[in-house]
Amino acid sequence: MSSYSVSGSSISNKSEVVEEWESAVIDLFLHAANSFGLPKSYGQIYGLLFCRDEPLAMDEVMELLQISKGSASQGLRALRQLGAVSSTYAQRDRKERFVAEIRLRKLVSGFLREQADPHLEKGVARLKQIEELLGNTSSENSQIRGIRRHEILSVWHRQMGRLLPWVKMIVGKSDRFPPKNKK
Amino acid sequence: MSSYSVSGSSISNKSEVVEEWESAVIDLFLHAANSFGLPKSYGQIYGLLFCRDEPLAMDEVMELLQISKGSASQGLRALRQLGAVSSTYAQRDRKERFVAEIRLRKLVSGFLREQADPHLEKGVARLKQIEELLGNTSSENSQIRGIRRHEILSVWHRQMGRLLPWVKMIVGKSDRFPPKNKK
DNA sequence: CATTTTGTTCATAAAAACTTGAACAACTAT
DNA sequence: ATAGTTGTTCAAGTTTTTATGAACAAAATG
Repeated sequence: MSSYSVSGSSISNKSEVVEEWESAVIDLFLHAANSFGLPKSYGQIYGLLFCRDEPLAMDEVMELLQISKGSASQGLRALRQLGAVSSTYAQRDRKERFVAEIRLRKLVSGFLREQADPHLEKGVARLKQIEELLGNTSSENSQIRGIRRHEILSVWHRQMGRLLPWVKMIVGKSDRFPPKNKK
Repeated sequence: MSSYSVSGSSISNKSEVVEEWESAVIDLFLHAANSFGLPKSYGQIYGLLFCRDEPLAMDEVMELLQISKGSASQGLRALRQLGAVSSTYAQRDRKERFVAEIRLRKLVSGFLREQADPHLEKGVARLKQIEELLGNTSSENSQIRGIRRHEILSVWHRQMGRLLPWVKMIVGKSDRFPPKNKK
């Protein structure tokens, strides 16, 4: 194991310590992850990697964030799945090392691909199921009402489907096209 | 208290029973609420009201969904806050009665106003705090790295801010503008 | 092949989120 | 006032989600 136990901040920031500003960034991503419905630890891990220039290995992540092996392993895997981190193998060392993806477009499209798209898929199935149940409906009035609702939901579903490509596009391509409110 | 205890489905669907297709719709909204980070019960309540033509009172919602007074009260309040339901007082009756808002644009903009906008606000404060902590940073290198990260986050923050109006607009105004992928 | 290093899995523990219902407030009608 | 109805609040209970760490698998080293 590595021997030098450096206490204070030293020559190179080769991990060892989390700076104050880094803690604040990590905290920011913790909350962000949370409000996107992801576990806090994912946010912490991403935040740490986001702060660093050099790739970090899993044990460094564990040490710096004080999280368990399980959280680190699962978090890093999920983040890679989302396209939020990528990994490299440094030669002469078996450790897998991770860096954060910092292109917002990639982050957003990865998130949408993993989270939104599956929901849209399930939506199709649910709409189909509702349609079937409307067949069984004995009351004429109820059936008519149900058909109306099914139509509304179908329209919503289509609109959501149309929205996603736009989101990817707008977030990605930056500056242009501010939506003009008036005039 | 109301006297007639009608058992099966009867002349008018004046509440009493939840149809099969309605259960499926309620279930759809339950899952949707969930994936938007809202409690399941909010989704159920909205789903029930979405299905009905006539306004429902709180006790009917409790009865039909088999949920507690607390959940019904809090759920209805939150949904009204989001602009997802509106309430009316029928004359000659003290009960407040609720109907679902079914214009998608209203739903989306309400959701963004209550959920996304506050996060953007907090984001400003967090960025400011990070900036301050960068002042205290002793290591030259770390500070430079931190400033870079702060810049990236600022850009992201601006882009998110720009995205929201577009979302409201695209979801609202329906058909036009399918994003052309190529050519 | 025995050993060391790296990373995954998963049952259990801990924490967070949600729901419940009894107590309470507010308001009406008697 | 008094009783009856409607709706809110919040401490406690329940459910769901997330984190932990020991046991396990895989791969490289010597």
